[in-house]
Order: sequence, then structure tokens, then C-alpha cells
Amino acid sequence: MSLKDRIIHESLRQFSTKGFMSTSISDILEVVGTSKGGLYNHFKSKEELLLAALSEARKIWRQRNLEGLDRLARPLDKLKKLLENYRDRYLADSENFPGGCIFVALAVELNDQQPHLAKEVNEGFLRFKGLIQRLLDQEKEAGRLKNDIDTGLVAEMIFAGILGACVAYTSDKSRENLDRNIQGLIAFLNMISR
Amino acid sequence: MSLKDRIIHESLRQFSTKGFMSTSISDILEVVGTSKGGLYNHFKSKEELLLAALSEARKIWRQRNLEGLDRLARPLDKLKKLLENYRDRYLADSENFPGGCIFVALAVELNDQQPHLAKEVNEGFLRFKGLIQRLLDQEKEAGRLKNDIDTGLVAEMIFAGILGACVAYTSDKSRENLDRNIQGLIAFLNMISR
DNA sequence: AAATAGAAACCGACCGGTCTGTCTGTTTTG
DNA sequence: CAAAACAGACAGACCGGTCGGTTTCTATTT
Repeated sequence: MSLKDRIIHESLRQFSTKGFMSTSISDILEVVGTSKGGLYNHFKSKEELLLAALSEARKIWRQRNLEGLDRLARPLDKLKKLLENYRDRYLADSENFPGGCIFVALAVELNDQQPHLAKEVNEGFLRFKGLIQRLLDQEKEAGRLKNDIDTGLVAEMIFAGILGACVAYTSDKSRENLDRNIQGLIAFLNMISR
Repeated sequence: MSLKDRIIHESLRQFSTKGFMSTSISDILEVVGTSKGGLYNHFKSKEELLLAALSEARKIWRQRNLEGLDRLARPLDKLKKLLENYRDRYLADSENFPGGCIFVALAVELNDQQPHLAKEVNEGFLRFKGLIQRLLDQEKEAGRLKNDIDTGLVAEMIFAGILGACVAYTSDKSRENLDRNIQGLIAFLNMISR
């Protein structure tokens, strides 16, 4: 792995645990084993490093969470699989994100402080919520949801449920509670399905 | 209001928006209109200021969220009222917490970084979750929940749903989405009630 | 009521340390 | 041998916290 990639991945690890502001350039240099010159040769500022790390994080997010969805036919099954992936392959991935979901951490930290960076994160949230709603809409069009289900509302709730599970998991580090939360969301999906 | 109280309240405002680390003592001094001496006369360190602010935040949390609960007889009604309070009287209170829920912000930020402070916040979360579960248990004992409801699971989900709504609201600032999330949680409670 | 002593509150210059980012010089690579 | 990659000393800004000096408040005495 190139130095640039090693810097990006170590940034992911540290940003996800300590956040952006409290991770110093030196912290990253120390673990990677390089120097100021080695880093600033690839990134012109700390902010540019964050953008590169965010881009890589999104790539990993897709790899981890969308895996296996195309093998399922029913949209609701895809959504359930997504929830399971989120639990087993994403949040549990302590290699890349030892501190939990990096997007949640950055969204909370950068809010009102670095609006242009917070916007970047928020747009990712919107896309995620859109994906959830699209799957629900497809399921509804196929007539497999109860009649009066508001897919927008359900999408918002599933999304918030996932965010909440992230925060709770970050806070209490309990795999057991995380499992229950995801299991609960899946059960909720079953309740609105026929 | 005394200088000490003014410092605490301004700390609440700034910690809730910018977090602990990124709020400098000088930031607070500037708005309050005092000096280093004025602050360090009342608090022996920035961390002690945070603890005082957290204590005040908990007090405000109770005032805002528990108001009116004792006028309701049915436990599930209390829980619904709590959710409405959370939306209307707590998260919408931009006077004390312009940046959203200060506990969520601190839980995410201080995690893995200041464990003893994070623990403080996490204990508050546990008490909140306990309160939710107690209300659900009372409702179940009265025979007003569907038979096979796991109150621990439901409490975990409602709690995570609230946390998620906080993060989403912090990120997109949409009162409309916040309303939908709370409305959705109340609807969910109706689904498991008979 | 006036004077005064002592404590508490407050001010702001200052200190050591850490931060990001720059710059010059050296090493590696194609 | 030129250009890219890397090393590390350095600059400039800002941080939390200290400390001696000044003001303000309070209580006691005359």
C-alpha cells in the first residue's frame, strides 16, 4: 500500500475515534511512520486529507453494506440484508472504523463549525435515506406492504434507528444492544409487511 | 444571574454546538464578557466547567422533558408525552442548546478520548433508557401491551430512535423530519399497545 | 452612620506547550 | 540527472492555566 493510502486509512481510524479536530497531524504521522513532508507532499491541508478520507470511507461503506443485495429479489429482503450488513460487516469492522461510524462522528462534530464539511456528510445521509425509501417504494408497488404505509415516514424512522444504534453502540460498546436494535428494526419491517 | 451561572449557560450553548474540545475558554469569556480570572475563580479547570455544565444540562433536561408527566395516569401516555416534550420543549429549545442535544454531542466526541467524561454521559443514557423501560413495564403489568412484547427491546429501540432523531435533526436542522420521527415513534407505541 | 479590615471576585499579562502549515535540504526513483 | 518523495527544523497562531495586582463586597467596630 502506498504512503498516501496508508495515511488515508490511518486517518479513517483516528478520525472515527477521536474526531477531526482532536486528531493532530502528528498523531497520524507517528502511527504511519512518516513526516510532515511525506504527508504535505500528498495533501495540501488537513481539510483536504479529511475530504480524501471521507471519499475512501464512502467507498468502504458501499463495499461493506451493499454486498450481497443484488442476489436478493425482493426489495424488503434487500433492506433487511442491508441492516444485517450494517451490523456485521460495517459497524463491527474495527479495522477501518475502530471508533464506530465515522459519518455520525463527523456530522455531530462539524455541525455549525465547518458547514461546508458538514454539508458533505449530510448529503451522504440524504442518499442513504433515499436508498431506503426507494427499496420501500418498490416493495409497496409490488403490493407487499400494508395499504396505508407512508414509505417516507418509515424510511425516516429506519434511518434514525440506524443512526441511533450507531450512537448507542459508540457509547456503550455493547454488541448485544446493537444486535437487539437491528433485530428490532427488522421486526418493525415485518410488522408493516404482509 | 451570577457570573458563574452566566458562564455555565454560555458553556452549554457553545459545547452543544461546537463540542468540548473546539470550544476555547476565550470563546466563552468573549460572549460572557469576563476574563480568565473571572472564570478560573469559579472553576479550577476546563474539565470542571464541563462537569458543572453537564450537571446543569441534566437539570434542564428533567425540567423540559418530565413536565406534565405526573398529570397523566397511564404509563404509555406518560411515555408519549415524554416524546412530545423531547420534540417541543427540549430539542426545540435553542436558547439553552442551540446546537442540539448536548449529551449526544459529548457522547460522540468524548468517546475513546476522555473515558471518564464519556462514562458520565453514558450513565445518563442508561438512566433514560431505564425510565423508558419502567414505563413500558408498568403498562405491561396493567395488561395493556400485546402479550409477547419484549419491553427491554422496545425500550432500546425507542431510545435509539430518539438518539437517531437527535443526530438527524442536528445534521439537517429540519423540524419537519424531527416531527415525523417523533410521530413515527408514537405510532410504533400504538402498534404494540392494545 | 462612618470607617475600616479582610475576603472574595475579577482583571489581564504572561508562560509553557501544541497545533497546522512552510521551507530547505536530502534521498529515492524512473 | 531531473523530478518526485520524504525528512525535519522552524514559524506563527492559539491553547489552557497561573499569578500578582486591583476592585468590590461584607461584616465588624467605633
